[in-house]
Amino acid sequence: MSRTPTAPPTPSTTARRTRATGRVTLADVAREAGVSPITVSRALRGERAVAQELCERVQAAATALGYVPDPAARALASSRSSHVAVLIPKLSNTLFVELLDAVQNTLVPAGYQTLIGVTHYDAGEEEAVLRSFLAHRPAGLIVTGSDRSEAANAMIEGSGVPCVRVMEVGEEEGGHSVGFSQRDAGRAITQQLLDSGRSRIAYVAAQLDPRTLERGEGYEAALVQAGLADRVNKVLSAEPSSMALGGALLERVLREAPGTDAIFFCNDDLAQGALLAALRLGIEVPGKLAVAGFNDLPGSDQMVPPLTTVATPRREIGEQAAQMLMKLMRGQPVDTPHLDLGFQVVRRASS
Amino acid sequence: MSRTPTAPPTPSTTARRTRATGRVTLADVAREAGVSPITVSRALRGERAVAQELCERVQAAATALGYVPDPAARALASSRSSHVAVLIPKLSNTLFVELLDAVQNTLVPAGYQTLIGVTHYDAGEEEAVLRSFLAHRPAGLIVTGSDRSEAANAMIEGSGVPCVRVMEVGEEEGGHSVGFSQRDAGRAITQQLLDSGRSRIAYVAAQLDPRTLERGEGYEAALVQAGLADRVNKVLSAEPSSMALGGALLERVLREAPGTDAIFFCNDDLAQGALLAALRLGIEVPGKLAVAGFNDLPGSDQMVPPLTTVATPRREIGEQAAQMLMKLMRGQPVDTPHLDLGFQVVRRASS
DNA sequence: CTGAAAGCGCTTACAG
DNA sequence: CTGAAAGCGCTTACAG
Repeated sequence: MSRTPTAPPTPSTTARRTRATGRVTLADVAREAGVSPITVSRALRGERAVAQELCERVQAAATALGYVPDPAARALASSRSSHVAVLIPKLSNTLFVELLDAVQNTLVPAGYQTLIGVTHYDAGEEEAVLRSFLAHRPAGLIVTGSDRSEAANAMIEGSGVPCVRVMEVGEEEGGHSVGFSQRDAGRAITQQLLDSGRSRIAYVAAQLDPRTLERGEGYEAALVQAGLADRVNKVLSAEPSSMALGGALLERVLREAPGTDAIFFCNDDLAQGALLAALRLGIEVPGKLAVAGFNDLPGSDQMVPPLTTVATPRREIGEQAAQMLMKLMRGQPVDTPHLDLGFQVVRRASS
Repeated sequence: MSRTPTAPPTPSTTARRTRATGRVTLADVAREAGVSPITVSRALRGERAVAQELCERVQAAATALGYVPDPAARALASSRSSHVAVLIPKLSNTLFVELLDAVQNTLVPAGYQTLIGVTHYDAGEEEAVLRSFLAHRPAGLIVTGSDRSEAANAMIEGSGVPCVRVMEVGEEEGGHSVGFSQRDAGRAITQQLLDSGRSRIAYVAAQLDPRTLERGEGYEAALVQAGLADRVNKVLSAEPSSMALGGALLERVLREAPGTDAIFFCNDDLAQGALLAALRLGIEVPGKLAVAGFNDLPGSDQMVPPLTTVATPRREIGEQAAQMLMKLMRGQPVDTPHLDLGFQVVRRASS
C-alpha cells in the first residue's frame, strides 16, 4: 500500500478549453442527489414546494460536497443580489456606527451582505454612492433621513429596490421609515430645562443637518409655549460636531449672552466638550449653568457632572429597519410602515 | 400633437420567452460603437491594447447610452468581484472605525466596494465571516492583526485572494502587513513615564486581544530595563474596554497597590474614564498619579487634564493597506511588503 | 411537484 | 490589434 495520498483527478491532462474553477456547483449537487439542478436550487432556497424526501436528499448532498452558492451567478440570473446598501452621513459619528452595527447584526445572520456608503452630508456624494450601489442591484436599501436630492429620490424610486428611511419618521414622505420625532425630542429636553427652573436657554448646534434643525424647532416651540419667545437663542455652526467645538461654542454663548442659564447642545459630543471646558474655566455646572445634550453617547454618563441628555434608540432603529426591510425584500406585508420608536429624556446631574 | 408622453416600446406585446431587464448592456454599446463586445470590454477596462480611435468611439457610445457595467456578470465571468472584504474585531472601537473609513476613502474611488466583517474578537465568528465573504470571491482582503485560527489562515491561503494584515507589522508571518510595533509603542510610553520620574507604574488593560498584550510586553521590557522588574504590575480584565471600566480599574489599582504613581492604560477610553473618575474622587492628576493612554482617540486632548498617550496612525494604515492591496490585486509588485508606519508619544498634562 | 431549455451580462481562452 | 465561440453558475419562464 502506497503512502502517497490519492492524487485528485487532474483535468489538466485533458486538453480542453473549459475554465475549471474547481468550485462545487449546483450541478454537482444535483448529480450527487440524483435530481435536476432546478430542484436543487428550489430545495436550497426553500422556494416553492419540493417533496420532503427530495429536499432532504438535496440538503445531504449539498452538505456532503460542501456546496456554497455563488452569489454572483445568483445575482446575474435573478437580477437581485444579496446586498443591502446602507447610506449614512458619516462614520465619525458614533450614532451612525451603532445604527450600522445593529443593521449588520440583523441582516448578516439572514444571509444578506451590507454595503456601506458614506455620504458626508453631501447631496452629490449621495447620488454618486447611490448610482454605484444600484449597479450592484441591491436587494434592499437603508438611507438616513429623508433629505435627499430629487435625482437621488428618482434613482431610488426608479430602481424598484425596497427602501427604508431611518432616524426620522415621515409618514408624509410615503414609503417606509423607522425612527422618532427629532422635533418632539428637542422639545422634551428643552421642557425639562424649563421645568427645572431655567429660562435663559440657548440651543447650540453644529453640522446643521436636517435632524439638528428639527431639534432646534422643538427647542423653539417649547420656549414659545412657555411664553419665552423673546428668549430664543440659537447658536448655529456649520462645522462638523466635536468635543473641541463644544468647548468653543460654550465660550461663545457665554460671551454673547452672559445671562444664559442653560444650554441644550444638539449632540452629546458638543455637550461633553462643553462640560470639560466648563471644568477648565471654573464654570459651575449645574449651579451657574445647566447643560443638556442629545443622543446619550458613550461617556456622557461618565462626565463630571454626568450629562443630562436624550437617549435615542439607534440600535433598535437599526434592528427594526433591517427587519422591516427583510419583509419588503421578501414581499411580505409590513403592518407599520412608519415605526416611531420614541426617545427618552435622561436627567443627570448636569441640569 | 398628443400630449401623451411617447410610450416606450413594449416588448410585452411580443410573445417571447426572454427576460428583458431593460438594462443597457455591453452588447448595446458594441452595436452603437460598431465593434464587438470583447473590444468594448477591453476598451472600458483599459486592458490590453485597443486602438486609440476605437477606444474613444467605445467611450463615447458608453457615455451616450449611460452604460453601467454589471458587477455580477463581471464577477461570474472573471471569478473575481470588485469587493474587498475588511475584517475588524469591533465597530464600537473608534480605532477600527477610523481605519475602516480610511480604507473606504481609498478603495471606493478606485471602483472597489468594501464589505465589512465584524469578528467580535472571536475565532469562530471570524471563520464564519471569512467563509461567507470568500464565497463572494472578493478581489482582496484586509484583516486585523495576525492572530487567527489555523482554519482561517488556511481559508485565506487556499482562496488565493490577496490579503493585507493591518495594525501589526509581522515580517515573520510572511505575506503583507501595514502597521507599527505595538510592543515598541508600549515600551515608549512607559519609558516616558519613567523619564518623568515615575517608578511605580501599573499597566492596566482590558479586552486582552494580542495587541493589548504586546503593549504590556513593551511595558514590562521598559521596567525590566530600568531595573524595576519587581515593580511590574499588570492589571488585566477580559471585559470589553469602556470609560466606565477605566474608572473601575483605576479604583482597583489604587486599592490593591496604593503606592502606584502612574498608570498606563492600554486604550484611551479606559484612560479617559480613569481621568474622570480621578476628578470625581479628588485624586490629583498628575500630582499624585500620572495617567497615560493609547491611541489618542477623539476627546483625549479635551480631558481635564489633557491625556498623555500614544498617537497611532490608523488612518494612514488604512490608506496604505488599501494602496498595497490594490497593487496586489492588479498583480503589481509591492516594494515594502511589511510597512511600519510608527507611532508617536504625545505628552500632555496628565503625566 | 419536477424538469429541459434558455438566458442573465460579462470575460476567458484561442485564433488570426 | 480584433473577434467568434464558449462558458462562468445560477434562475426564470414555460410545460407537463
